[in-house]
Amino acid sequence: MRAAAVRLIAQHGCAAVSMRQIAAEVGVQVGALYNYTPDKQSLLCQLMETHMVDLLAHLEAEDLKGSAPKQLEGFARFHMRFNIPRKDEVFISYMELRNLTPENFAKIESMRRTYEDRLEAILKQGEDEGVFVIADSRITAMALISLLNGVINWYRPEGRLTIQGIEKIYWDLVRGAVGMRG
Amino acid sequence: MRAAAVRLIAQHGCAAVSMRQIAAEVGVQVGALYNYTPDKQSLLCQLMETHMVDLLAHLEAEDLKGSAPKQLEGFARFHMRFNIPRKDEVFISYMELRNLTPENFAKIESMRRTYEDRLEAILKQGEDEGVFVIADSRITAMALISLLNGVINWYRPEGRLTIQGIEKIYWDLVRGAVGMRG
DNA sequence: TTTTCAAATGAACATTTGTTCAGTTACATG
DNA sequence: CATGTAACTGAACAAATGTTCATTTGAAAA
Repeated sequence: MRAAAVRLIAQHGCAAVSMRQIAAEVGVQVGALYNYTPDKQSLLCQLMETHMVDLLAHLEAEDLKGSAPKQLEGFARFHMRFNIPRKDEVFISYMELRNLTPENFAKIESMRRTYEDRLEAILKQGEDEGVFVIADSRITAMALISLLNGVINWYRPEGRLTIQGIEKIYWDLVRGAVGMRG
Repeated sequence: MRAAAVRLIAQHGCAAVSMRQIAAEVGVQVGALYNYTPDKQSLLCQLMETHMVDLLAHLEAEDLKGSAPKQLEGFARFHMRFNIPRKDEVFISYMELRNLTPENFAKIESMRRTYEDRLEAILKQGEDEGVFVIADSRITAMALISLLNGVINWYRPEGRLTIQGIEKIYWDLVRGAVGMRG
């Protein structure tokens, strides 16, 4: 059911998908869904929460350490590897924030903030090491995440590029953006 | 009415905003809206079309020419200057594509494609001139647009940065990303 | 003043929405 | 086989949706 909801919501948007459509996709009647979620809002929030918790857990598992460039490369490659196969979830996590209640929004937003902070910390370390040239670490962190997330707008599994190939291209872009090429 | 629709749709999403809410925002009854749009779908499409036509017209008016780096800087700065004050429209143009009918979608998508192509042409010229280091001009073009668009996720008019300041930061990021710093 | 006409009303319409729940099903446990 | 229980059904609900239209409004044109 979770999977069906993710697919439909990513495709049409949360407000545009009815509980009946989700039920139909699962092959079940509407009422049955309410054995698994108290309401639609909770379902949406849980999808986003699961994704964000998953993201943070996997990032931590990467256990990035060492020089800032090495960590940045690890971060960028992790981001691509993790998010590309989860493009539906990523899309939802960015697009449906506005449909959350204030409390749910705060919960999700703080996790996103944690993720951004991790990247910003790497950028600051790189500044201290004198290997990055960055005007504003906070804005650069958000900009880099936008850059990396761009992939979900065009990536198709059957496309001409492999995930490794894409990872490489984007890592080069990131490397340049922080002034690490010259 | 157009303005009210843009604000509401950007905030809540097209499917989540009813014609009655738009009417209320304008200070009018629902029926009155239908003197200005045949239906909701056309209204949405027209908002997006207006924005894209506007974007392409202003880009052309920039009349970018000269060296690739100069053109790229012009493009990046134009993109920021044009889009930041139109963040609602930009948001809609990216998020509500999926709510368009296939014909409307094709119309909007082809304009977006034109815009991307313009950037890609600059990138290719830079490759020919030997001033850019780019792995894949198509992907780089889309990645750069994602990077630049990232600003609408956090920009607030009352924030600490001026548009000129932001323009500069993002131009530096773009410059680095295409290998132009060293 | 009278006429004209575009624009706004307000009520109505058929659907669809999220959600509930009494009853049925199916299956594992005793 | 009987019993218990978790899951699913199918119908119902009030509310909200997009859209239509006969009627009213208000101001410009005659």
